[in-house]
Formats: sequence, structure tokens, C-alpha cells
Amino acid sequence: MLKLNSEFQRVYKRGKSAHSTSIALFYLPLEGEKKVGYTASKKVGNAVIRNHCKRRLRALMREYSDQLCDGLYVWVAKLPLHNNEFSDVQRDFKYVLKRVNAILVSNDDKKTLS
RNA sequence: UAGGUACACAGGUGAUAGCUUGAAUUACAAUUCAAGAGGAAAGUCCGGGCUGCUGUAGGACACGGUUCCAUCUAACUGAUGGCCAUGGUAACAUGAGGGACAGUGCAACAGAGAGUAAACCGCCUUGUCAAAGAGGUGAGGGUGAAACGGCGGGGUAAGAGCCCACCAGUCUCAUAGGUAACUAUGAGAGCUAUGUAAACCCAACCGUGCAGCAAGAAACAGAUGGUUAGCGUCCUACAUUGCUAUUGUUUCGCUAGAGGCUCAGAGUAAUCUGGGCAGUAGAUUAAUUAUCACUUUAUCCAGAACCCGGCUUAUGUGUACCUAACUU
RNA sequence: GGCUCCAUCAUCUAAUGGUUAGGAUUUCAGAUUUUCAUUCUGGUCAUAGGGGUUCAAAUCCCCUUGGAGUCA
Repeated sequence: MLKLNSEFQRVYKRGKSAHSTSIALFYLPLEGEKKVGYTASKKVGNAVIRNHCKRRLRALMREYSDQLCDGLYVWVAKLPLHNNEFSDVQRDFKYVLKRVNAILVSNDDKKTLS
């Protein structure tokens, strides 16, 4: 779990970023450790909405964390995350990960891609 | 149809995956069981508890707050019931609702005059051929948010509470009702100088002065200082010798409390008294959920962060009673 | 989480409770100029929202909304 402000700033400055309509991802590849931080600013809404957004992100991360590379992840909630259907959010989640190249690719998948 | 008042609820069950705390088991990684946000948890507008500022007690000044009456409460700028005023056809609602003969200030513009009153036009007397001038007059005109009681009669040169009747208002007294605020009736007095205290202020009452759980305490780690004391200012008395500031981590503070539900009694009510019942929310990137199915009125505003009592604001659905108008 | 403070034209700011809320910059129109700039003249644009006190509120009081600062 990411906690310190300095760690967040490091990821924002050096990491790769990808954006979709409901989610933004900042990713810094790092050998040996896997840390995650969740962010929902006051721009998103009141306390209920911010908590809900973080919960949704956590639920998705739990589902997919086995398939991901090591590194520092920072998930940023955007305005439509609260209202969109869960399936749409899931699609955005996958799309963002793909853009950053954070998904672990097995040898079989490599062949199909090539 | 329109409006008013009071109250209730804020979901439940199942499947899959998962979070926080506690307990148990096994033995250091899991498994099982139990519990897990609100009516406003919000705004931080009041009142307390609790903690610290060497301590305790007292006085003066200053500062801040409150303001019809009674009751309730740990306390309150709170609640309940009443009184008065204002708004509304009504049900009902709202009210910082003491004092303007203790004093000071202010009332722009307009207007003759805005607080010791005041003579622009007009009216009357005088004066004159006619004017000018001198004097009286607040009844009439006009100005303004506001012009010093209203109306009628007497009176007068013209007028004026100058005098009288009625009405309005002020003060005093008496009687009746009420715990009281106050209300009703009667008598008398003088003949009556506006508003503003949410301007300064005066009176009465209240206050623990300041800071707030990021208060503060302990343990460990190390180092660097400050001083004879202070918490609105000043003063007095007594006690004490060491007190105190800064940094990091962890633990405590942290949840059983002026608590909740329910029954009976007292009270118009707020509330109080007595009996019974059930029961660990306690996080710190901050848990209490995600995806579905069924059910149903099941949706809104919205997420505890030391804890309680209020106030204010946001907001869905339903129920009961009341008022007005129309129709049958 | 606690405490403290602020809000006036598009921007920076004035204003003792009392005239139509003033000034500068910007912007718009016109004049000057062969044209542009400068200059001159005139105009547009505001008291955060809702109540109350007062004859009268940007100003005094209350509530709400938005914004800022500070405390480990």
C-alpha cells in the first residue's frame, strides 16, 4: 500500500500514464515489489462518492492483481466512475492496463500476439 | 383543490468474492464464529463532560454573552406551557420581546421649521392713497419615512388643550381573575415631544481566563536549549522545589454513556420516579462492500474519527388529525 | 478532525447607515489620422445567496454557499 506523499509524487513524475473516461492510471515499473495507491479528489464528489470509487477500484485490483507486473500503481478516480455501469468500468480498467503494458504476458500469448 | 401540524420508516432474504475489530482453534500462516455508520453521522452555531497551561482560595477592573412569565434540564442563545405584538380568511406561524424623563450621539435629500422648536405662503391687528415695515397666530397649504394627540363645540382681532364633552395614549390608585407575565372594570391626575439601544450606553443576571483529543499521558531512542515562575490585566493570602520547551516510533487516551428499548405511575406538556430487557463500531491511504437474483413502498440527502444535549441546513416515501374554498 | 479569516464590475481596488455604489485597467462605439498606435469623448459591466433590525443596509445581526490560511 502506498502511503507517503513523496511516493505518490515520484510515480506521477517518472511513471507512465494512461487515461480513460472513468479511470486514470500512473504506473512505475519496479523489480521486486508491488504497491498500490488509490486517489479520489474532492473534484469527484462528496465523501460517500469518493469512498464508493475507491471501493470499486479495490475490488477490481483484487480480481486482477495476479496477472499484473511488479511496480508502483496509482489509480485516480474520475468523475463518471461513480455513475457508470460496472461492466463499463471493468472495460476501462483493462484498456488502461493494456496501454501501460502492465499485464503479464505468458509465452503462449506472445505467440498469438506476434 | 390549496394549506397547516404531528409522527413513522430509511429495508429484508439468498448466492459468489472480499474488508475492519474481537474471540476460539491450530501454530505464525490460515480457518471458523460473532459484531460492524445517521436522521441528519453534515455545518461547527451554542451548551457541557474530559485534558493541559505550579496549584488552591479570594477581590477589583476589563472583556464577552443573555433579556416577557412560570416550569424542566448536568447545562444552554435549548425545550414545554402560557402572556403580549405582528402576519394569515382560518388551521397556525414568527418574534435578540428590559430601559429613549441616567447621559451622549444620529435623523441624508426635501422643507419655513427635525428636537433649547420653528413664521415660507396664508389669516388677523397696526400702518399707508397703495405698498414696504412692525406685531400676533401652528387652525389651512406645501415638504418629508417622521411635523408635537383626533374630532366637535365654546372662545377669539385671528388663533391655540386656552376651556369643555367624547375618543386615543401616559402615569397613579382601587377592585376582580391569575403562582406570574398580564387581562378586565372603575376613579383620579396633568394635558401629553417622534424614531433609533441589531448606535455608544444604563440596569439586572450569567461566565473557568485561554487552548483544544492534531488536548494530553506513558515507554523507548537520542540530542539541543530556557528559566524562578502563571492561565485577559492588577492585587492579596497560603502551599510547593524543581519546573518546562522542541524531534521520531509505538501504546494509551478510545468507548457502558447526564446511554438505548419497553412497561407502570406523576404532570396540560417538556420532563421526572420505579421495574424489566438487550448489548464491545472504534478505523488511521482510514473497514462496514462489489456483482447478481427474489421480495416489497424500498427510494432521498448523505459516511462515525474523543463523547453527549440542542440548534440550523440538505432530503425520499407513507400515515393521522386540523383549516379554507368548491362539488355531490 | 479542531481553530481563524475572507467574499464589491472581466481584473485591481475605494466608499462615516443617506445622491443613480466612485476610480484605474480591459472591452465596445465615435472623433483625430491616408492607415495603425497614441490621444480625446461617450457607453456597457458589480455589493456571493436568503431572511431580519431601521424611514433607509455594500455597511448592523442571523442562517446558508463558496474560497483561503493555520495546528502533527
